[in-house]
Amino acid sequence: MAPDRRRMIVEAATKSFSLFGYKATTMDQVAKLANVGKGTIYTFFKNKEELFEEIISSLVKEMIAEADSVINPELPFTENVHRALYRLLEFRSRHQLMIKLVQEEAEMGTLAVSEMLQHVEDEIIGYLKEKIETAIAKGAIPAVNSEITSFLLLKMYIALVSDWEKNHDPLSSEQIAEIMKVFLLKGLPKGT
Amino acid sequence: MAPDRRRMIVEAATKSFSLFGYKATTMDQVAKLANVGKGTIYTFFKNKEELFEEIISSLVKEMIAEADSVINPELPFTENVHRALYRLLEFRSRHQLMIKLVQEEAEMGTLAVSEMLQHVEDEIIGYLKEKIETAIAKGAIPAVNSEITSFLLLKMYIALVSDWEKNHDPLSSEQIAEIMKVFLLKGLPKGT
DNA sequence: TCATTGACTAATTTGGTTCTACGGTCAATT
DNA sequence: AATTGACCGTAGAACCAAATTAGTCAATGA
Repeated sequence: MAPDRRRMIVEAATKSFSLFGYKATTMDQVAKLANVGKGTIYTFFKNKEELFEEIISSLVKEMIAEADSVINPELPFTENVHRALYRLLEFRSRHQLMIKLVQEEAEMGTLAVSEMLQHVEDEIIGYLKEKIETAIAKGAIPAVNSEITSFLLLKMYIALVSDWEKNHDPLSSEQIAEIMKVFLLKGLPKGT
Repeated sequence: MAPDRRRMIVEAATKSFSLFGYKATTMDQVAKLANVGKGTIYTFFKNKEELFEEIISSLVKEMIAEADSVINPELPFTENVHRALYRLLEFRSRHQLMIKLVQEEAEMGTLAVSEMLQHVEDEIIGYLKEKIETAIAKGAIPAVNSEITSFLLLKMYIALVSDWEKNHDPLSSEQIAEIMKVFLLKGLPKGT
């Protein structure tokens, strides 16, 4: 016995956050689920928020791995952007913890949750930014401002994948790819 | 005397909504500001919300007129899109009533206010959609889905003008025009 | 000796109640 | 007929006691 207590705690907390959200998860609950005394949690984590941070950190790593897995260096840059972003947003909208956190932010506005989701967004933008800078260095795309461009790309995807659904039928992956191709690849004007 | 009571009421309500927001404006307050009995308001408007609707309706008309005023048929389509959208968002971000309503939605989530702002957004998208369809008919741009495209264009502008400011220094008009040009005009890939 | 524990505390949240002030009505007034 | 403001029912603000929670630390035992 004496299995890795730290791991037990993180697993229990992840399960509880996913099921009940951040606020509704109590430290007593986590301790019980993890089969440790409550004090033990505080030997590994300064407080509830730090425990949360560690879990989100893993989540981000998972997301980046997901995105990387669909990137294919032989494909054109814009195709990879689309694949990576689409995978990231799909992950976000299917992952139980993410669903719960987005929901909690919307209906309770928990501060710690808002901060974490902002952090996740920043990480995604950072990831994109890196890819864009590589593409610029390779001469694949013009020397745009990588920070603003990645920010805008993410916003465009969220608009198409999430915002659109609030008032319309969801768009298929193909439709989204089609729209993005117009903007990313060709620009609007015909001929010129 | 006996000046247009209806006009007095609308003016008083507009002033009060702009100053205090929708919820914090009471019908007693509007009546006092307009120098009429409260009952009089209800001879012109079914209820508070209908009074609000009339005011928002005028606001939208004002916005459309603003946008039209900067459109120049001799300029290329994308330039006009940029000018119109920029003017619309500038109007939105300078107009006292709009500022107050956006603020009220963010910090109090007043339902009637959310609905009105959604309505304003729909009107703007409708306006854009019309312009896009004309451009398609003229062969100036490819036959994209005008609904989705106008939706996405608006979201891109809001991202650059408003969302960006939440975590960064505001972008200048020139910077925004520059970014949009990349997406609207050329698309990202260099050479192809 | 030192990791682990859970009873404990201060702080926050909840749930139940009261009461204020609001939107809307309508009999009285002009 | 048009206008008014006193009046009504009620949504939600304000209040408070009770319950719950995050975090601590003296006691425990391996």
